[in-house]
Amino acid sequence: MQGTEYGDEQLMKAMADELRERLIEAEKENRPLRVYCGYDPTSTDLHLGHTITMRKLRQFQELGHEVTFLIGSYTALVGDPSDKNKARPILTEEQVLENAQTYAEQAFRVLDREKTIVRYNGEWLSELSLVDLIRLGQNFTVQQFLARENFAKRLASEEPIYLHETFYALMQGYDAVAMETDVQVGGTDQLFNIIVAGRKLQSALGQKPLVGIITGILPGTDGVQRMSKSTGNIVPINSGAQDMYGKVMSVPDAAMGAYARLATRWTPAEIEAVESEVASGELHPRDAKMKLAQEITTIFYDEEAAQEAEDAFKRVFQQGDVPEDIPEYKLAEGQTLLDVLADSGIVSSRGEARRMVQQNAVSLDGEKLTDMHGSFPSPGVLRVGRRKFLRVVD
RNA sequence: GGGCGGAUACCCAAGUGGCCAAAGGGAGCUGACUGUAAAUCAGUUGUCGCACGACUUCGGCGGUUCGAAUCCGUCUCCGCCCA
Repeated sequence: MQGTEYGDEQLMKAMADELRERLIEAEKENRPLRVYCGYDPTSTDLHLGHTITMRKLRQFQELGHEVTFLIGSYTALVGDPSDKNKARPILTEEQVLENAQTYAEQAFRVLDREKTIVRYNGEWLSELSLVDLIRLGQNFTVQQFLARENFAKRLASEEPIYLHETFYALMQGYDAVAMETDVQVGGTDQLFNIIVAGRKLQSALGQKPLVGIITGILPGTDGVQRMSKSTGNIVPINSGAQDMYGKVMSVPDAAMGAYARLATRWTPAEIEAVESEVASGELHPRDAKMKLAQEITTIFYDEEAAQEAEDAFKRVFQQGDVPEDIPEYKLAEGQTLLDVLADSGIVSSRGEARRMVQQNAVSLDGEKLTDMHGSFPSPGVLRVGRRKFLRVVD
């Protein structure tokens, strides 16, 4: 139950009790628990936020339980209205399938490839008939949905709530039924889908209702909003150790606690120790964050890569040096600074290039460049702003 | 189906014939300060142009006008109320 967050003591206790009971029962029957968590392939990349539940799954896996990594190929077609104040754009089937491909592969950074069952919920959701759907709907009232905070909010602000959005919970609930789930893992935003929809449908269809393991939600690199691709605040798990280290370092101090609790292997006691050292001034918050960045990077890569990332970070940001892997650009005859900036794609338009130069944000090998129209001085490392680099070669 | 209100840049939102590339806020970016943190201050945020400027943009299309985000017609979409 470590790292979980129910927001409700009673629910947590009930779930803890039921889990214990279920474990004993499974033991007697000599079978593992069937555990799953679903991921909607709404983008191509998994990020740190996804891994919170994945690491929970991994724990079950290590305890010998049967873990399913469920790809929501069908639920993604509807879009989860949880934690959204507006309806999601509907993805096409092609988009969903494309995204799904990369998901499973990336998941094995956390999950044990040998022990993980990968399934797609289109497998059973596509088989449902209209009558089936109607029957599922008979288990819920409109009031139950309207009571959900996100729907209530939209109702209050006179924003649309589409009928199909209510199907999402039914679909997810049906996943639990189709897989005869014992345990479902999900973030707090999934409380309704898991506890209300999943359990209810299971008992309605004669199954024992699942045990919900509800994890906290990881904030994104802005430290406030939930990590999500559309908010643009993600730490991707597939973009290299240096990137991961740097992204974690850019997280505001205020979010360090959440990251430590949700995304590291540290025990509560260890986390508390670090926090009190920071509070007392013994440990510089920056150094605490570096420990955090190193720990998280180690989980997804290895110790060596994390150390290298840290060294690179120090070199670039603490000593003002140049990173190693930077894009190259071949200088053409007669190009001006503006040409190079715009043509290399390091900025998005000539207008932006002009702005950057005017704002004193462009330098070549450490020398500020101010003449945007003169021909490009010489090959070297071009820096735009704090973190964009380009190696200009002949 | 009927009545009313609405659609403005990344988001929220002002503007209701020229002074509008379009107030304000949020968010982003840049600079200063820093610890690639926070807070703060300053600048900046359609495209092209060195610049005077030109061009595209206020849901779509068509019209009125010297001139439209603003007026008219029509279409699409949304909310509220009634049925």
